[in-house]
Amino acid sequence: MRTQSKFPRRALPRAGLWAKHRKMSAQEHAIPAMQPHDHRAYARHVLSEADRLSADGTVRFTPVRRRTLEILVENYTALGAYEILKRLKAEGFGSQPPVAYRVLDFLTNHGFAHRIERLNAFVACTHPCEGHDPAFMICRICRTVTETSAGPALTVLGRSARGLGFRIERTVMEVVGLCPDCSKSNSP
Amino acid sequence: MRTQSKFPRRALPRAGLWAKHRKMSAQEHAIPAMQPHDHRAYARHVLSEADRLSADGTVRFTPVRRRTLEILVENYTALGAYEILKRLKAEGFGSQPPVAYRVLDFLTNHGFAHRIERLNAFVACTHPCEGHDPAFMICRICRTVTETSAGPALTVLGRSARGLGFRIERTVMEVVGLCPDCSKSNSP
DNA sequence: ACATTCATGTTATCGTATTACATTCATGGT
DNA sequence: ACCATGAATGTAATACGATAACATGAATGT
Repeated sequence: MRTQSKFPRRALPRAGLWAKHRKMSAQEHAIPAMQPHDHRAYARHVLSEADRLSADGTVRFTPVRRRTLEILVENYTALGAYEILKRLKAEGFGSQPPVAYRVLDFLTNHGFAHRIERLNAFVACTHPCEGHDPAFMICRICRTVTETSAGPALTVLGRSARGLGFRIERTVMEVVGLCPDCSKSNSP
Repeated sequence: MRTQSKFPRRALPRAGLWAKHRKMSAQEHAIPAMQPHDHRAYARHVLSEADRLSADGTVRFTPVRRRTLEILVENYTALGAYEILKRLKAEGFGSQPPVAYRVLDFLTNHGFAHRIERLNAFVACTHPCEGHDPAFMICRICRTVTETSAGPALTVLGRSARGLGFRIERTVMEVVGLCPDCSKSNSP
């Protein structure tokens, strides 16, 4: 059950619009489109990884942090900071924006989550703790975000950067388009 | 003349912070770091290209649109919508956000400007009207943005996307790091 | 001259992110 | 045990980014 965009003038409605859009229709019905996998098993894996690092003192996983990671892991789609904040608030955590932003800073800095620039939103990392250069595929219809490796593409881009004397520190590689499912249902 | 970031807690301060930072120090002193070139000549080229297309009726370059393109072309750094709005307002154009956003929509849709997702800001296109997939190198210190081609890297990424059944419609390829100049002055 | 369309303008509002500062809580040193 | 310290959490206030909705004006074709 997918919904057509209501905003024909933009090729790709921006985040704010998607937020509204989502409220009405998409999120709960989104199907893990790409890389079909056992999501519960994956979720357990990510969280246990976090617990392990927490136990051996590598990082400090406090309740908010741990819970936020759970929230992200439960979702296929990227969640905005305020969306996350809303849920945290409902569970008795702080209710002001910095609460969410701080946690998200922590999670992204430690590689447990990624920020999707194009959406001003966040997703759980699929391969926690394996230093990697992620690339993301964002379905513009169901908003599913799939993480893959930017590796090879980055190698190529890096060559060109070196040629210009530019020193790469961080990569933002995000493609927007249609996931397999939405691709089928929206253009025969 | 470069300034150290004042926000040590973040690896890369976000756009809002940069805006303030810029006000105080960077912008006017930024040197066209990468791809040294005759900026005036480049500016003339871009604008004449716009005028040509305007003349033969391909696109409608009204005063605000033309002026906004000029503003973008004059800058090495990405400008936020409100920054542009401020300047337009000062010159007698409308003073409300939609003024800027509409013009920027026009310019980006017609390939005269690009949006930098990472900065929530805009730059003039360096190669107007040559259908291309741009990649951007953003200096995190002087905020200079250099456009290069994502071509080869995109080819590689596209292969991986096809493998997953994902249909790419738009690419966001932005790397953050140090331009040659800032690289020299900030880490010997 | 008139209708249609595109462009510009305004007000109001929403969504995203940060600053600044107060409070609590774990931790290690004495 | 005690307290000093720094990290983590909490709040209020505000800045920055983007859109919706609607009114007005200029250009175009018939």
